Amino acid sequence: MAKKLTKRDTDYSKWYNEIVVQADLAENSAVRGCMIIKPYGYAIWEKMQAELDKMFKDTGHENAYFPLFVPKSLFEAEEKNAEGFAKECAVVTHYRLKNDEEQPGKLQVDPAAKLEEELVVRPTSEAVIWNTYKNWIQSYRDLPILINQWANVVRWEMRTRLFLRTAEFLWQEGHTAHATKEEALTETKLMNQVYADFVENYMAIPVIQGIKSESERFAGAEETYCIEALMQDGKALQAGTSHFLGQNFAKAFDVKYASQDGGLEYVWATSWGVSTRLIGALIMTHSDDNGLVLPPNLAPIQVVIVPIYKGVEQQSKVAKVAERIKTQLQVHNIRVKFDNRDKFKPGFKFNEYELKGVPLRIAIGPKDLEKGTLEIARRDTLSKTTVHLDEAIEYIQTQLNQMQGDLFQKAKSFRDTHTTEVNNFETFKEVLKTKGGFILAHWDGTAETEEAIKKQTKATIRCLPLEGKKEEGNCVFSGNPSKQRVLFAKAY
RNA sequence: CGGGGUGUAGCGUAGCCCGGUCAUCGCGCCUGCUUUGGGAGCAGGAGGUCGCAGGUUCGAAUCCUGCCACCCCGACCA
Repeated sequence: MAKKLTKRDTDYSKWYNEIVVQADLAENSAVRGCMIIKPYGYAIWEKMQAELDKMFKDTGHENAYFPLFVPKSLFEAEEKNAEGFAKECAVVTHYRLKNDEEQPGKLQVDPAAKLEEELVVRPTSEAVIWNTYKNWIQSYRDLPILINQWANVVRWEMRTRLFLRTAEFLWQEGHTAHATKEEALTETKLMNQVYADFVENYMAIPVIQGIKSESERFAGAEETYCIEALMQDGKALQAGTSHFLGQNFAKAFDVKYASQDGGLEYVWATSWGVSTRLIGALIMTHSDDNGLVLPPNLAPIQVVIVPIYKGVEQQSKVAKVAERIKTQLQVHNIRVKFDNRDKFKPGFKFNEYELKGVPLRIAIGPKDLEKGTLEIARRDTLSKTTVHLDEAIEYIQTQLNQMQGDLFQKAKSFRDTHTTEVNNFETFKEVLKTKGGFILAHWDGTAETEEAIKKQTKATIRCLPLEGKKEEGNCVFSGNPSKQRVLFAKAY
């Protein structure tokens, strides 16, 4: 069946792809650059959605839905935003097909059905939403508007990669409107914090919160907050962003409100999003050569029970015990699957669930029936323990909790040992080449220096970390004064 | 859009240089028996316009021309 996975003797991207495919998460679609998310992969997304959605609601947000198509005139209203996305837009120009007279049975675009105005398939929804907010906002009493949308967007990228950069992807985008700058800024930071909490607590991926440099900033934003994670191959991945949009969109779409003191003011805006890319982050952070490793908090199946038996009679005896454990676990809100398929041998199932990253595996066989025990194996450590039936539930609960924490700690210590403080450009290049990972170095704050470093090393400024000692120093490239170290890395 | 590469069964591949029992092998799939505590074994079986279209030739997966698709490296980007 599946080929052996190894990230050592083959390149990392191949290893990554094999995990995606073999763990049954997704595959490439016949549509260029698009992805088919398979049931198991989608179940992970649903779990992420559910947890995020809860966090959004807890912070006062509501869900809504806006159109997929953006008339070109709306799209171009906020110039910087339009310019930033212009090169990667899918555009609808016609609304009808007709029979091709020269090739029977084939269709062609009907030239007579050309749209008066082209429709851009949303690469992001600021334009449509702000065009709507214009009608929703008149008074300070209408504010704030705190809305989130779960949707798909299209960005016609040159090169695509399952989960990390697909032409179409699923995401959530929050779009809020506020009366004051302070309130909008607070919202921007709050949502970045929500993302950091989610990614660390549920996905067990440590992140660094920070602010983007001007060149990496979202098109149309005044400030972009982000969370940055480090993958096992030493490359960085932007895991989520939260933008303070200032009054840019309010001005572009003429969204004003009557303030309490009778004035007419432009509204302040934020937007923030995370996407199915997070699944890519999950794979690249925790997986090993046996496949995916899922943190218990997100795993669609937390515990799988594999029966071992000879013959029908033994099978039914084992199944009886297995069913009882399954029910007990369910009572304790543990997501459990009993795999009683007779078509596959236990060894095959062991490997299959390892590939899928199921956190705990219970094996029950005749030996266990005699002794009243279970064999419990942990996916992350691949260790096996024999546990008595009456201690099993408690043991499983403990192990699930512990595994969640262990995965985070493991990823964090990897991240920490792959974060290097660097003080001159020679070392900078050397570290990038040999060790990779995050580099903390001084930067003079200019776009020219940033660009020059990128040209020479392919490393970009991932962010200006929010938490970090504000030590002064000299730019690693130009030698000019710098107020704080910034985070560099090669990125996805 | 520049540079390089590849298209052979569901997937991964051999054969191509040097045309002629070459359509090879592995995985997967189907049937039967034996198996079941780490990806089962044996036996049998199904499955192919060799990317597409021309051309050269008695004869093309193989040589030539054109086209198409995909991959990698740049440019671009979440």
